[in-house]
Amino acid sequence: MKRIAESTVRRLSLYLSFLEDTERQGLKTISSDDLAQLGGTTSAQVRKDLSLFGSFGKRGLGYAVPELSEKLREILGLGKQWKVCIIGAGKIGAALARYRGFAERGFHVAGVYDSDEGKIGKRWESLTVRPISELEKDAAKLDYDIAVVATPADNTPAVVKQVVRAGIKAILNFAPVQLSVPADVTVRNVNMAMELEGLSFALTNRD
Amino acid sequence: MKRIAESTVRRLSLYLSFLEDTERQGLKTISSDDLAQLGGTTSAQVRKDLSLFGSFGKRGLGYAVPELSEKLREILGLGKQWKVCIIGAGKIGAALARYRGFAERGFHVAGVYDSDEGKIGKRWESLTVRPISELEKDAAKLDYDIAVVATPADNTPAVVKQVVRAGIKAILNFAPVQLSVPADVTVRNVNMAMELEGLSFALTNRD
DNA sequence: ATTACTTTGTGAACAATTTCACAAGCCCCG
DNA sequence: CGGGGCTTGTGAAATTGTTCACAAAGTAAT
Repeated sequence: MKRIAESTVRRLSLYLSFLEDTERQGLKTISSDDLAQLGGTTSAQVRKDLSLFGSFGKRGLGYAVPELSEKLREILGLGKQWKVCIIGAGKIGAALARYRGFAERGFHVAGVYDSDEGKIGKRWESLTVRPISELEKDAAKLDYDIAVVATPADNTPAVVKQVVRAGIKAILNFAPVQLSVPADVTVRNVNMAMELEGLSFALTNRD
Repeated sequence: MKRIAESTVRRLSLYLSFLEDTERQGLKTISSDDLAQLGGTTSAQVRKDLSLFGSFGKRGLGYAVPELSEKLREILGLGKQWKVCIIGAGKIGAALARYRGFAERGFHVAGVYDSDEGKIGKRWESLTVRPISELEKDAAKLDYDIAVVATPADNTPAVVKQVVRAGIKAILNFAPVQLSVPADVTVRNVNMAMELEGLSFALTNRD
């Protein structure tokens, strides 16, 4: 299949969340224009995005809400439960472990790891913080799909090496460093400093 | 000045963080190729990005690290202290308020707000959670530059309306909804569900 | 069944961004 | 001071992403 742009995938995610709202409101169909309105884009963009995966709409009528939701969930791979481990039992790791949004969207947090002796053994809800040295062995049993990396900048490269060695192919990175990983590992970065600096830039360079 | 792409600004942020590392290591100069390597891009990209703002390098030699750092800080508007308020005293809000990264990069958290009676009055480090109804009045005194919105999806639109009314022109949005704001207000979204879904997509559609 | 109206799906045009490629500038060394 | 070796800065080309615009296909009403 044709390569899909990251911007497109982000929009699909967005469309899905609007569709789920719409479904809850009991509406049966929605037009590309409605979706565009909700997502701050254009109807042509919506149709182009969807057309990359097939034709799901009915001309003159729009898209059937539950069908399109289902289709998007399928495209995004949200049918299965993904197994997630969190690496780094610091503040961010703790907040993430407690975050309900994961489970709601089918992401099951099945393990927490840290390299700090002091944190190992602590219990977090139903999880116990384990030493990162056990990650590779655990991964063989538990088959983690995604690693959430929330470690201090300086030991992140070492941690990531272990994640890669454990065969995990997707990383959500909260550490403020650029990861270097093999081509078959997908990384998404969440970097608050960068977002704030983007706002700072916008405030500084307004017309 | 020519409009600068968001992708460019993100990279500038990235370059700056590498420059600061490099500076700490005591290196005096760095080439566009070195920077490209660190940031996972190309040397042409680095040079093009920088050339949008002037010519800071020396041919045959590269860029002087401290000078370029300083220049980037200036471009990104990191010279001043930005005043930040956090809206929403829930889990995410709490984690953000405690996050040291803000202060380190010159973002001073000067207030926390919530609409929930039960949370108002609680003390967080040196801050007290205040009712959001006071935001507009406080903003007049304190001159907030940036609002970090970390509220539940359903009352986010109302909250954002108050932020806009308070004259704040930059929003970092953690709520999983699309904000609608006047054109002179800049928004950056941090949406974990979206990032996870992006990874899910990548895992599902690998060749 | 015909007409009027709506909305999709999609090539083609356009715009934005990235990459290429090379002249020009600077350092170093002999 | 001249030549060799680097590295920048930047038009031009290539690529990628977005918007336009319209035929085709559907609905609804008469």
